[in-house]
Parts: sequence; C-alpha cells; structure tokens
Amino acid sequence: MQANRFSQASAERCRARRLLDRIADKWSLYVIAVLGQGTKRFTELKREVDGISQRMLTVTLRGLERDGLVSRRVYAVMPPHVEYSLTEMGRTLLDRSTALLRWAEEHLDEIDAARASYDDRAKNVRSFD
Amino acid sequence: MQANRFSQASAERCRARRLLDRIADKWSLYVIAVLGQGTKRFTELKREVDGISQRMLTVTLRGLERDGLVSRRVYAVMPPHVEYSLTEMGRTLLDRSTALLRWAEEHLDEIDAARASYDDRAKNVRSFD
DNA sequence: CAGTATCCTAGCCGATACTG
DNA sequence: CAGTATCGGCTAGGATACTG
Repeated sequence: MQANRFSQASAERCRARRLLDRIADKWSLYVIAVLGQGTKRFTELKREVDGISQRMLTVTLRGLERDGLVSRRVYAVMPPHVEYSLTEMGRTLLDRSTALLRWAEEHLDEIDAARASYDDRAKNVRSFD
Repeated sequence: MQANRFSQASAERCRARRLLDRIADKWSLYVIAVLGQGTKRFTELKREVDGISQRMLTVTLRGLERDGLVSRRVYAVMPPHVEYSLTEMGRTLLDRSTALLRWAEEHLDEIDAARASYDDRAKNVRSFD
C-alpha cells in the first residue's frame, strides 16, 4: 500500500477538508480559472462566468479575496472601476484547478456514455418487476 | 492574452460546468482520493472519509459509479461483502484531485493568515462608525 | 455488513429592488 | 459600474429507523 501521501496524516487531511469546503463550491474554481486569463472587472467576470448571479459573484469574490487568492483594486473614479486579479497564491492554485477543468472537458463524452449505460442497466433491472 | 486553453471554447466550458457540478461537490473528490489508496469496502470508506454520513457515502458512490469513475463489486455472501475501487478513468482523475488536495494541505496556514488579516482590516473599518 | 427509506432543516443561491 | 439588502424556494445532506 502506501499508495500516496494523502493516505497519511489524518490531521492534515481534516484541515484540508476545511479548505476544500472553501474552493470546491459551485463557483470558486470557475472564477479562478477565468481570472487565470488576466485582470478582469466585475462586469467582465459576470459575463464570462456563465450562469453566475450578481450576488454569487460578489460572495465568491469576497471569499476568495479573504483567503488571499484574489486581489481587489478599486479606482476612486465615477463611475466606479474595480479590478480583480489572482494573487501569487491564487496563481499556484490556478495550475491545479485548470488541470481539473481540462480533465472535465476531456472526459465529458466518456462520462455521458457511462451514465447512459448505467441508466440503461438500471432500467432493465426494473423491467423485471 | 490567450493565457490558457480555458479562455477559448465557451461551449466546451459550459459542458465542463456540468461535470464540475458532479465532482466539485462536498464529498466526491474526497472519496476518490481515499479510493486512490486501493480497493475499499463500504465501512472502510465510511471510517476513512471522516465526517461523511452513511447516506451521503451511498449517494456519492452511486453517482461516481454512474459516471464510470468507480466500480462496485458485490460478493454474494452473508454477511454482504462489497468492494469499491477506481476505474481506469477514475485513476486519471485521481492525479488531478490529489494535486488539489495536496495544494489545500500545503497552503492552509497561508490561507488562515490571509483570513485573519482580512478580518482584522474589516474590523478596523467598522470601528470608525 | 451494506445498504434502503423517511423525515426534516440549515443555508445556498437566484430574483428583485435599491444605491454611491 | 459595482455593488448591498432582503426575501424566499429549493435541495443538499444529516439523523434516525429499518432490512436482506
């Protein structure tokens, strides 16, 4: 055994779970991936993270800013101008999250096929009733 | 610009979101990381994925099985004996998810510090009321 | 041991309205 | 433009009880 490092250090693992709760939510990885393209304004983000509501974009950005993954720069002009970008730590996360997103893209068809097959089997089982 | 591949292919991105909804939930990445250690029985998983309820372990495993990421092997004995393991596709995801978990472990302290600092600044702002 | 089946609730998240 | 504030539906997910 001893397959990977994750198998040890249960205390660390418990701490890591807290972090996962933070970044493995519905939007964070997505926002980070988009910010990986470079600095963006609020409305740009809203447009590019498709499906996100204004509220959730605000909430997500605040969380990421609080965790030191995103920095927020306000220009005191009218109308307001606010820029978001990844911090250095944010960029280290970017590599990992992009890899995950890419994996998702690459395997979507395979997954869809697996689902169809699974649902088929389930239906056949039920048809024996 | 043209920072990364994720910046293109908005249609792909939209599809990838569906997948993210599936694996970026509270437990899936965690279960996959634990299964990365090797084949496990239901109760073993329940013990090692700390905090998961019986119900959520079942739900999560069914979802992963349906998506072709985990395979389930039942031995027709009494008491029941069921083994879970990663499929080949599951193992390709493992690398990515482990990288993410590891990142979380490595940056927990930095994040906690960022949070404390952020909350401090917020408190100071409010103290001007 | 490895599940189902119910019930129930905290809180996520979207919709809408308002502001500097 | 870039938010904040409020309300409410919905559902993820926990607790509990039961079974082959």
